Amino acid sequence: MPIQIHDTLTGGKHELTPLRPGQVGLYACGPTVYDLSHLGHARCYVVWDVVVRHLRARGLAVKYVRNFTDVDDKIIKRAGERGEDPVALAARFADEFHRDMDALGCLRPDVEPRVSGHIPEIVALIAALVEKGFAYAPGNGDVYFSVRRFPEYGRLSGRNLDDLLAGARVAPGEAKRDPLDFALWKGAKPGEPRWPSPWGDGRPGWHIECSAMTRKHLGDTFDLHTGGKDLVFPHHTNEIAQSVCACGDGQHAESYARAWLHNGFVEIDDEKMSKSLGNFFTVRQVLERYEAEGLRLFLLGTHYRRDFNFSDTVLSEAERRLGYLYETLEKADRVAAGAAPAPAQGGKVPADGGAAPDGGLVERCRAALDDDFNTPQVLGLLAEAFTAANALCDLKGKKTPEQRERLAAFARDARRLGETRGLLQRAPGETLRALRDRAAGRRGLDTAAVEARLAERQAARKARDFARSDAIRDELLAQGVAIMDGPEGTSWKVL
RNA sequence: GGCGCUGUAGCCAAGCUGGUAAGGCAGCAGACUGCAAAUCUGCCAUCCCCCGGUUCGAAUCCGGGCAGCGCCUCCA
Repeated sequence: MPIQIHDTLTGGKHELTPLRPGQVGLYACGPTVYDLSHLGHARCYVVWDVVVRHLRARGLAVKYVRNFTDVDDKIIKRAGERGEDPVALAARFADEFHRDMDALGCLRPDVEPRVSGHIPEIVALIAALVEKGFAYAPGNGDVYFSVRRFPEYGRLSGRNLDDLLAGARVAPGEAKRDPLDFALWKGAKPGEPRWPSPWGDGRPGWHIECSAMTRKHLGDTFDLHTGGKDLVFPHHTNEIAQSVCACGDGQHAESYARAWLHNGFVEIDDEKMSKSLGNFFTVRQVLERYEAEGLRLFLLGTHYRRDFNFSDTVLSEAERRLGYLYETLEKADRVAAGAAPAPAQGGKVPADGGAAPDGGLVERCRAALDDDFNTPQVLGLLAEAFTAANALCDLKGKKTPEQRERLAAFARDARRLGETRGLLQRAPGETLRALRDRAAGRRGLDTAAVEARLAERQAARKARDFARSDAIRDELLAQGVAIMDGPEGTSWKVL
């Protein structure tokens, strides 16, 4: 079964056919590091992380490149406000970015190039464009790309030049021959970081850095280029123009990246989460309140191309769901090991002694990811397997060796499937305690106080004073604490 | 104005290279429980924004609307 991807360039799904069989070059547009990362970053990098993991699981050798944009107007502005060196400020926030992505369980890319480390490559690329007549230096220190020299300009974003003309504007001091032309190199202004170039001291324009870095690390033509859908225009549109003209065939977008993946937005109340709207949450803020793995599960609950709303409600739902998954895993481990027979419970059980957490699960999940990385579908498939596993665990009586083996297989499959999604890799017991304490914290509950009340209730139960025992339970329940009396004692969790 | 995306049960969300609606949350009933919680079982969209069309057959294809959002300025 081939891997199908939705390609923005063609607007449809098609088979992923690597340029070099068995190998995939993937470039993810990285963050501009001038502040802490927000949920939008979390969303896309978790998604690309799953893409990389899945392609690797399918036997492809993926070279994963993700840049840091560390030379940029916003960085310079922020650094100026703080009296800090721009490159140093960017380096600091790159470290913070790593901390967030590590917490979210994202694998580090194979290469993480920075603009500041690729100035010679950028200058060379611009020089090539000037030499070939695709770019010009009007003498004010800037270099511009001649949009009209590239016949396919705007193809990725479905724009034509006349449409664009209406919205085009030229900033004061620019010397564009055509309002649609864009800067490849910007002449240095006082106080800005600067590097020498044939056109005078200056710094790269916004788009050229990605063209230079993909070329250096993945070659002139490579397989997949990813980013947020807000980058389709102008960033990716301009990247294609530069790269195709400098080192491609000068005609076709495919001679740069062969396919483009774009992710949808994280929204708040149906509006795009963005800094300019001020309606954003940093990853840090969210992780103060929720387990990172819960956030990850939440982010994978919607297909990557779609927008979705962020809310406390849905996020806590995801975290509770994560708790269910780990509880099931813990139970399956325990029963499979033959320890502590499951509580004598359970309703109707199918004639075969419980639906098998079946052998087709792994294959079906793989097929779902093969189809344009359909993570929500995988979660649905997982749900059915977990229900079946629970049913098997809850069967009355001692488990047969076959049943135990089936549960062991389930736990194995679940963990293996989780690995490709970056989920379910932790020890269940410890994770469940962490989830519980998080939830307790959000409710403003004091763990020690709850434990104390629980001890009182145990004493009451021992004395068969059920009235008192129930009163305590109801009181705790009113606070959102659910008590579970089981064969191995009493545990609790936060609803 | 141009381009694009989305519209599926109370809510979240798959399906959309056509064949008679995954999954989750909430809700209801049942099993289990001293009572609960958890877990499991059953129920829960004659219908997929609206109107036409193609077809033996459409949530899925085509045409026309309506609504929301996004890009066209920095942005994942």
